[in-house]
Amino acid sequence: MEMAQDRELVEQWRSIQSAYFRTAGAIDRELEARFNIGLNEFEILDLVADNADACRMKQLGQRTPMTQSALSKVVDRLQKAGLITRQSCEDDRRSLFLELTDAGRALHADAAVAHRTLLQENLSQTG
Amino acid sequence: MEMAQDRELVEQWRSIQSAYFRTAGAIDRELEARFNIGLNEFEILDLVADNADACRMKQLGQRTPMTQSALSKVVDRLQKAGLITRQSCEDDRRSLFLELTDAGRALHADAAVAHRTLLQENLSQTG
DNA sequence: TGTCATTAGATGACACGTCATATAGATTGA
DNA sequence: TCAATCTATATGACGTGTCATCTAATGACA
Repeated sequence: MEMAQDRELVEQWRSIQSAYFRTAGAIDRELEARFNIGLNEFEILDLVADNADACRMKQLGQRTPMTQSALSKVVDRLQKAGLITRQSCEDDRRSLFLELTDAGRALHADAAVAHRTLLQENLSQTG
Repeated sequence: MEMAQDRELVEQWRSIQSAYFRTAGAIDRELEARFNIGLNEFEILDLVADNADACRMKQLGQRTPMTQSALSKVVDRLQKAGLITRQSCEDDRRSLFLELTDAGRALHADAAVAHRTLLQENLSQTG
């Protein structure tokens, strides 16, 4: 026994899901194909690029819905790909500062253009 | 060199992401804790329950953003959990009809209440 | 009827996220 | 200064999604 109100809720939810999957999927495929990084990797690059000055893992954690451990692994991959550096921080040696490498900065610049374009294409859609 | 327009896009995207993760996470945790099924499992139960008469995998595939192979595995789990049956279909023996078991119907009834409640709680938030 | 293409669904290898935990450094208080 | 606790990050086991591919059934056309 469903009420009309429930239907609406479920519709709203499906529409969010659909927008999310469509958009995330499109971006992910394109970034993967052209730059060989996934959406999560890009989002971290993007956040680090935004914070011109060095940026702690902890702070990043607060700006993405990613888990701390997911974040740690994403940064691992970015580092292995030579796009980012982890430098331990003097005043608290548990912390790490993240910084883009030149390659990271270059890739980010290009990827960001693709990212914004795909956001525009996908978020404006109705369904 | 970001334009204001881009910022807005990115903001809109973050807000969708955030709504999606918050809501999906909350539902998933609750369903897992109380009914021992995940969000995707529930969504399939929900779709099958909706289609009172028997329902092909193929059709389901068109109503969820899930991959065909993901769907196949979700249905596997639902079947192993005794919530759903797969019956092969006479006029096209490649097709399968899905139907809820009594247990499946019972669980769905309870889980749907929790699901709608959590949708309401989460989708109304600002972000 | 025989071949070729197509379609429904299943499956295995792999990548990634999550949870629980480990590790190492910081902080507090006696 | 020692012990207890807390905090920042890393890691391993595990579950689930994805892609590519497989199988079996169907359809189409000669």
